[in-house]
Amino acid sequence: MADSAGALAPQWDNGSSGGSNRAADRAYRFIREGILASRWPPGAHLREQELAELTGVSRTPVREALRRLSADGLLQLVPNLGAKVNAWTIQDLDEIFGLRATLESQVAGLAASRAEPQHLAELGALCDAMEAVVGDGDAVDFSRITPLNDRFHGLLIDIAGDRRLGQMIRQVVEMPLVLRTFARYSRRDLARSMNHHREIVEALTARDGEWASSVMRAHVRAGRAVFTVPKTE
Amino acid sequence: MADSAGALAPQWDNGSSGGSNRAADRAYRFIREGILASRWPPGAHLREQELAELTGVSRTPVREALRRLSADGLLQLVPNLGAKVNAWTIQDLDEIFGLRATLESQVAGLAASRAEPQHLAELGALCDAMEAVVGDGDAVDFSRITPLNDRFHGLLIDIAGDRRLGQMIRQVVEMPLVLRTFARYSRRDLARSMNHHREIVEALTARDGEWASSVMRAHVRAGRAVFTVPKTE
DNA sequence: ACGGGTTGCGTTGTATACAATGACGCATTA
DNA sequence: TAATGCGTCATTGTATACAACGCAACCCGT
Repeated sequence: MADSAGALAPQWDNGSSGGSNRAADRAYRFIREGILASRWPPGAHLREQELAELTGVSRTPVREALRRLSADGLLQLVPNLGAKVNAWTIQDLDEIFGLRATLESQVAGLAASRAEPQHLAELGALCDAMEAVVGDGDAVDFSRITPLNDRFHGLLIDIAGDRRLGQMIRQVVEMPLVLRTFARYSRRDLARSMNHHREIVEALTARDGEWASSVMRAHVRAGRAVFTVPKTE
Repeated sequence: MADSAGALAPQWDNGSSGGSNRAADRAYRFIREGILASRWPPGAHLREQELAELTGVSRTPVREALRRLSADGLLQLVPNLGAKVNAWTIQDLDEIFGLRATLESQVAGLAASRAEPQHLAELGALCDAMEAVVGDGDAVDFSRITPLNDRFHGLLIDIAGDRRLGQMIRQVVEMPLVLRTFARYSRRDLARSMNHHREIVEALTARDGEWASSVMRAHVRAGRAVFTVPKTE
């Protein structure tokens, strides 16, 4: 299901993207965080100078950050006009979750033929941990589930061993829309999500790629359903 | 099968990428062209200053161009060290064509349910044109086939109407590796490729998404086969 | 002869200054 | 009053100058 961020922050720190201490990376993370937190709502107009002052750097690294964010699809650059935070339509929703379904099910299928015992063990442990959080208190603590869920999906990508596939999934999953999916889950949705996870692990154990792939596809599309009330998010 | 560039230059001119007359865009196209033409071989080290002089612009737009090319996967940036043109391994080959197979077959499936008569007519005309070129002289004129082939695959993306899917396919298809696939085709390979195209059109006419999707998957994987002799390209 | 430290050079990273472009408001005119 | 042309302003695009970093060669001490 539409988990929060399919990307694992720790592994995210490859050369190409945002981990280092360069000013450009700090600006990148700062602006990105702001957009994801709706500090700048969709449609907002971002001025380079202002961002530079807010981040405490010069315009040059801000420019680089904006270019990267544009490539990520978080905002749009219009020549001589500036950066505009992207808004999301129903079509975007369909496209994003359609891509996720295609790519992540592909990953699940690959992982089925490449998973080793230690991987299965860690996946199982993650399921345990997530179920513990869900069954814990009254209100579900999303801040504790989300990292576990990210790790689950990220581990699947690692097992599949397809770097490009993983990179594309991260591109898709790190959309504000997707990131907020998890928070919309009801207790029932969460329970189903956990079941999906378990079933995927089982399919991997059976080395049944078709099975794993199918469950993953359902898992993602179930997340799409949370947005059936449009809300123009 | 692995056609040359799946991207259609004309439609390429959306805001985000390379079409305008800005210095940064000129630098982008110049460097990109150089890499694709093997003017800078894989592993080559690119210096910003040198590129700036060659392009006739300053370092600032060159920097932007390098960042974009890095996002495209054509080169890799190492902090404080510079840009290095990417080399390709067998794993890259498998990943790239695997992604193409997944994404383009998805497009074909979508297109089957959305194609209109005028689309089918244009696809048919493109098949006619390509077959005319192939059956023409002694040696096949790739410079005439390639644009037609690009248009064929690009039109399928348009018909499918999924912008993100199209964007991702272009990302994958515009790798130097893929761009040179076509030139490796034997006359037999080309004939099979034309048959695939025809069959796809037929499947679209029958509104059979599964059929179209399957043929496209075969079409792409047949292109992968051309590289079975590694050659470390 | 070999190892460690140091210095010098080249390259990228960042900041600032200048030019060009598009948008907005105002005045002018029919 | 509405439409249009012009001027000003804000903002991005580009160029240049300076700082920081990494690498390599060299020198010196052992």
